[in-house]
Amino acid sequence: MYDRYEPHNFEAKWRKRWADADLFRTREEAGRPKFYGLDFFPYPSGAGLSVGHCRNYIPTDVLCRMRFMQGYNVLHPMGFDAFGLPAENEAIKRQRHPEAMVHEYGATYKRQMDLIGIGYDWSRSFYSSDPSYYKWTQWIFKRLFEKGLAYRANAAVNWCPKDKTALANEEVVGGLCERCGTPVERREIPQWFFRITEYAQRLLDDLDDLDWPEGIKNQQRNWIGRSEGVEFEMSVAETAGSGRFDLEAEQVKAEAELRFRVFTTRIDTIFGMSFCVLAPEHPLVEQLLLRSDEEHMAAVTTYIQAAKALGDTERQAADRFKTGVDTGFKAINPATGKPVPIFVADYVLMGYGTGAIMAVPGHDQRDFDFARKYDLAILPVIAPSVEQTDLVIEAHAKGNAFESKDGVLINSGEYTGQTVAEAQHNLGVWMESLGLGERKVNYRIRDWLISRQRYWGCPIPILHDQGGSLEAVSDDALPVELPAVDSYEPGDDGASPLASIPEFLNATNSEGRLARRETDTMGGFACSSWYFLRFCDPANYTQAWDPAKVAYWMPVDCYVGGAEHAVMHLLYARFWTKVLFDLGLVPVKEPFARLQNQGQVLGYTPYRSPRPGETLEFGESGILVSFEEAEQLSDDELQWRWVRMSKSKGNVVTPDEAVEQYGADALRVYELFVAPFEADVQWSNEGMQGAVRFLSKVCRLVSVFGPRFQPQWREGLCGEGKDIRRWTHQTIRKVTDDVERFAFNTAVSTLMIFVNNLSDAINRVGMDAELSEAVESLILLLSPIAPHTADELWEGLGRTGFTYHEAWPTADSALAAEDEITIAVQVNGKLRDTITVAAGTSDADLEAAAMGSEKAVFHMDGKEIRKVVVVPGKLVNIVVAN
RNA sequence: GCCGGGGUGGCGGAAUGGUAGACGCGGCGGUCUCAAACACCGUUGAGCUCAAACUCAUGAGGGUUCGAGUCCCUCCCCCGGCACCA
Repeated sequence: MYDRYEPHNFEAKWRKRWADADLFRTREEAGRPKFYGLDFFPYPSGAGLSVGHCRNYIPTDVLCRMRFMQGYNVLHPMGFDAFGLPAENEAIKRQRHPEAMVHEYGATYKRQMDLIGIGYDWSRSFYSSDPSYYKWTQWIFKRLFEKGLAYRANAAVNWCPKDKTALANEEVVGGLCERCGTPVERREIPQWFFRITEYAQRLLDDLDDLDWPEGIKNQQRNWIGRSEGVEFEMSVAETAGSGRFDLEAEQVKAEAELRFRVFTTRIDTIFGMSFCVLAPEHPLVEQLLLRSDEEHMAAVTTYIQAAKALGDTERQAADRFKTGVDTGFKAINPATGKPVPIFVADYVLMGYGTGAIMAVPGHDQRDFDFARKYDLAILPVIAPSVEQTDLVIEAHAKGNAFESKDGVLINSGEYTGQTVAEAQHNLGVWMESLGLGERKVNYRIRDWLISRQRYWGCPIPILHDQGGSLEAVSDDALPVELPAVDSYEPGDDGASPLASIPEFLNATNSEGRLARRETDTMGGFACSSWYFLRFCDPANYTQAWDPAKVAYWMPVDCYVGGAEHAVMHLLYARFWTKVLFDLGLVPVKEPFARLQNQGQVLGYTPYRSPRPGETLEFGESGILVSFEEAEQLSDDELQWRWVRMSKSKGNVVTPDEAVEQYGADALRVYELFVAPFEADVQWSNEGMQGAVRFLSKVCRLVSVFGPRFQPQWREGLCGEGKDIRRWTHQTIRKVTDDVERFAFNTAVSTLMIFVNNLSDAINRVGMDAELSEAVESLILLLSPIAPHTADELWEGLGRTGFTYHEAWPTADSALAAEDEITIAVQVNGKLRDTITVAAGTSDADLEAAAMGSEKAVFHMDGKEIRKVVVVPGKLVNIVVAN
């Protein structure tokens, strides 16, 4: 047996034995509880894994291994998210076919995951680009299509000119392509969408019951962006501005043909409306232009053209000065019956609400800014109280709208004096009773744009006939396979490369007539929206899954991955699951019962300040330099920073290097121990050395004690050695709890304390049976964390088989209980002494013992005792007069 | 601006309202060694220039409490997300 941790001598041996024994094959035995542990579906990049990725896989593995030892049937699968832009872009760069490439990269991932001892059931693995998988992605697409949840529409979409494809809203960050940082453009192309908006409320409501990090739930809530308000109709009074209409007469004709609807969350401020605004794309604008005089027509036309010429990023920059143009028309404020001017301005977005607003400059900052610029009336209608209007005036004088939701209405006719809440309710009712409008809920979330004008994705199983109507490919003709081609580079014309492949393009529809295949493919997020279902039944050739198997395994009990997918994958997968639930295809409304986000591993990375003439990359605050270059630079030029490990930064430590230098178990221990699971950590060789030291201590302890080890220790227990048994059972309890709550750092630290205590104890006491129990428990508790070492030591003690097959130790609370406790003695809340008493000492005896403390007596200084607080098992606080 | 999450030794971090700083890294002293590295043992919040005792200490300031890192209020700073969404 090794008295030091010598990973090169045994780790590879154990990995081979595990593989030979098919140790991690999913068990589905009746009568056992199930546990489904899952890591985010990785795209296998050519760079391979870094130790940063391991931060995801190791903790899940620890939990899954413990669950198995606790007697669960455990499903712990892994596969590859192979379709999509990252794979295709890399393949183009390397002039390779993506399929061969992703399989090669996937094999590297698998090798590295095996290298660090992750216990995946590889028999269930698949690539999302396998026809046997994407057949069912298409099958689910069809179900959505049949339900009207997948539809094709012409829309102005986010187009990335570098990736040459349309992107979902979720993939655009600050107007830039989330993947490559290129500013996106607006393009009008017919696209496929999933109607996720129809599920907005349920996606919002069901968040409440999920055991997910609050931050992620919040991001989803923000993204869904529910707001309650009133949508109502405004009619246009064709105005004197044109000289062709008589305002008074038109006002009488309130049923004027031209109407538009506005949405507001602040119906209580309607008496303060002093103008309204249409988005430049609003359909009414055209109608108005038809009736406009030349002067206004020219101004509005010019403005709209300018607005369209602006990129989305520029147009939506929040700090931009507001611009707009008066149409010359007026609309009637339904609350006051008075006309207000209609403007066109690009700060109003066509995509939200109705694309038109009532503007209340007194109480909305955007409207306020606009009103000041165009010299429009600013009417105060909300104030802290009817009498107290100076705060509003003051705010306006300082250039701020008074946006408070507290307070009451002023200058608002019969509603004056009502609180904001009252008026919102009453005005909503009033609108509804007159049929002018209704209370309504709006969501910020838009439908999910799923089509991509790229080759490497799951083909959309739709046929277009010559009349332009759409038909789904019949189920028995699935999958629609991607044609094997040599050249698949995207074009700039908004068409998929598949459109230029006649063998793919031309097909016949169900009536035998010529048809054209849909040539867009699905974005990768479609593939990852159901893979967790396929893992339940991955080799099923007749259906996407056996409902009984999905019913057994779902939901995922613990889902682990990075926080960056908060509003993409995690929202999409929830949506698909809900749709499948509604179709009766899965029995759960939510796919992931518990979610954990791991922190990143940061590498120490050299940067230097830009030299004259140099510009910084987007998002960088210095110029990245290589480690070689860094050595040449002076200290004041260099800035070292901790940044996320990535190949492009040159700061990656691979698991191969870490395992070679320190060992797989050391890597596992280090990553678990170095910080809380969700915190970012700074990679440190010293820290790795500490992990090695700990494992060496364990090896030494077991090897020194080995000759005294009693496999049948239960028979040798003599009732003595209570300390040892107490440590053992306290450790079992704490480690089990900590692993369950993802507190791996404290779980490891508990084991360290246990090892320190035992190492000391084996030299001091006999008690071999009690120590044998302790050492055996230690090895089993260590098994999920450092499985190679645990198995090696297990074998070294003469035991056979794998620790994975042993039962997880259970804590006996009677044995774990302390029989002596240290009690803190405080005087006026300050610690003055500690005393040791038997557990279960009565409050009165505790108090008496505390009073007997010399140090306490000294600090009481003979003063009057006002009160004595006794906390059983903890402390006694003596409160004396000052 | 809005919404989250945070601020504890030289560093990573522990602490169900009850002995702040567990555990580890680093440092210091020692053992081993010709020597170094490794390993092992001891020590390590600050102040009071041995110790004991005491005092101070969880971003700042108030408050609640017998007792606050933990709860409440005000403010500062850091990280993440959203952002002209009416």
